[in-house]
Amino acid sequence: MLDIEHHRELLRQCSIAAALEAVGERWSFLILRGAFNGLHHFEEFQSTLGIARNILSNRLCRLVEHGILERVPDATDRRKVAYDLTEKGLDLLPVLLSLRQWGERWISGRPSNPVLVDRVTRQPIQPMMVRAADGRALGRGDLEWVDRSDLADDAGSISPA
Amino acid sequence: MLDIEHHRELLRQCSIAAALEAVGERWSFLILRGAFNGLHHFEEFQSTLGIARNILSNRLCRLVEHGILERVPDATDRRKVAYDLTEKGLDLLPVLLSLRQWGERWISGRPSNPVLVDRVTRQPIQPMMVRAADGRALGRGDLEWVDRSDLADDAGSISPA
DNA sequence: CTTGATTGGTTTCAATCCGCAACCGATATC
DNA sequence: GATATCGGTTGCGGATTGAAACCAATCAAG
Repeated sequence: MLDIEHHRELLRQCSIAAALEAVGERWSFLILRGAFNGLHHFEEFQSTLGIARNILSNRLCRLVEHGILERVPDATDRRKVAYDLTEKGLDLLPVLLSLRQWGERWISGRPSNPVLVDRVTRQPIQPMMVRAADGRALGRGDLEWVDRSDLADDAGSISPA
Repeated sequence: MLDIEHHRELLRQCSIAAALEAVGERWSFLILRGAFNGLHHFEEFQSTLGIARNILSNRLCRLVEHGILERVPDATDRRKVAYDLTEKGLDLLPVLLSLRQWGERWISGRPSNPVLVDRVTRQPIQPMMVRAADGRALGRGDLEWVDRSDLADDAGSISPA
């Protein structure tokens, strides 16, 4: 019992584990996908995703607790509740897009719908990719894991926020 | 804006669900994170992640079935089996990095270790971000979902892929 | 005001999944 | 030959999930 909690505490030190603690459950990503595509209400999520109502209820609560969704009662119809993405939730977009593009490339084999476009040019966005500080796209052979303490902190290098 | 009736159909075509079918289970991402950080053997995954042996066995099998990991018997020691990332698995790096960066920013609040650097400059990589076709970084207000059929195929559109 | 529909849940119960510990077969090492 | 290592499997109890029924509050119609 204590071991489980203790272990979860240790895992929290890894950012991926910490992130998964918030959004790693079975339906969470799909709920977020729905939210990014304009769903707001319980019934919308339930009918479009086909998720069991109790699970949906539980997941929405958890996403709200984690500050990823915000529960907004409707002022004009007090039966209705809107679930809106917060800043924290909206910032998951790169995760969702990376996952989606991977699925397109390696599983479904075709582009998904709808498409995310640059509002100005109406052109689809680029595939998500790893880039060097100067903006060059980096392939697999260009990358290396190093310990933080071994970082070559050149003059003027400031760690990102 | 897209209407709700449309969403129902569109959400089914999204490949996020397909991707989650392969990597959406509880430990899959953490196993992959281990693999990206140089783990190869059953015992390594088990001891560093603290995952139950039967679950680890099951997840490794599933990742192999999905072509994300490859099971490679060791030629010099026939007890050992290496689990190596395939091309398909390696291509999940943007997903892992996006998730990690989100966790750093919104949960753990501090940079993780180790750090992925450009092998040449030894500088850490950029945060993953959404970019326009011409390379501009796009913020939230610059983006819009559109139906594939409504894509602005500029004049001179040559049979799109 | 009464009736019925809508919204957002909760309850109940069976099936599944997970974590833990113990065990096991095939090797390698001493 | 004895022992350790590696990569699993098995059995068990508790947690999680899914399907369906039920429910309270609110709104809309008559």
